[in-house]
Amino acid sequence: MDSVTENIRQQMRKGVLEYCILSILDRKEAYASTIIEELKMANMAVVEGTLYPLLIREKNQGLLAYRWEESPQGPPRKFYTLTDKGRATLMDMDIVWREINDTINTLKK
Amino acid sequence: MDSVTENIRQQMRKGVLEYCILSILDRKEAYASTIIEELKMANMAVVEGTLYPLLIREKNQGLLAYRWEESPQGPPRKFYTLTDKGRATLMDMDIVWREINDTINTLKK
DNA sequence: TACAAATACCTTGTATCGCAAGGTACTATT
DNA sequence: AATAGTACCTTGCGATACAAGGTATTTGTA
Repeated sequence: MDSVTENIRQQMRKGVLEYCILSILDRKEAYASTIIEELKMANMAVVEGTLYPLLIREKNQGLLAYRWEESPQGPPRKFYTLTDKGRATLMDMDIVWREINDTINTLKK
Repeated sequence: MDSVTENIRQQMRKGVLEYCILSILDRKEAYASTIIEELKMANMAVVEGTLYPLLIREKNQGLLAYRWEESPQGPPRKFYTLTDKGRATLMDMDIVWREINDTINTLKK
């Protein structure tokens, strides 16, 4: 794929990244490395410089909470979980996602 | 929906806007007002300040071409069409869109 | 005691993009 | 010639992914 398509791909991925992260944390508590690993397996690789500011942002919005946990090796880990508000927002995102899919289907029919 | 969700909605919509526009122009030649009208009907309203730079960008990338046409009332209209490259890019976008849907489904299963 | 390696969290600077707001220009009507 | 309607375009701003680089903790080894 050429650079134009790469750009589009990046724009599209950008839009759903927060949705992906809330979806991951809806299933289980996780710290940054785990989230990066899950995203990579789902074909949505991100780097640390993307993820950390995003987690901090979502925490500041009240969507996430975290607790520290000792690591068996190295510095402690910051485990994130969804708050009630985070779960409510995730349900809103499900709706938004369905709406956008409807929009695409309308325009392509 | 609260402001957090509104923000997410905007980010998600942002990612698919170019895809929507190429999809519209794949079906028929159109000028700005028509495109805005089609997007509004598909629940993806945008304003002029968003659309014009985007059309210019896509034209500069070689995805779109245009021709002038006299209006029955007022200044002439700029009718856009997809180029061959635009059609090829649209097919790439179809693939990217399907991949992103797969990603979401993977993370939510 | 040092030093290196591994792990983990965070920050800075850059480029892109939607949008609000405002501007320019053409045509028809009064 | 003045106004209204239509159409195209630009400027400034805020949000955000990413590349690159920084800080801090722990463990192993000389």
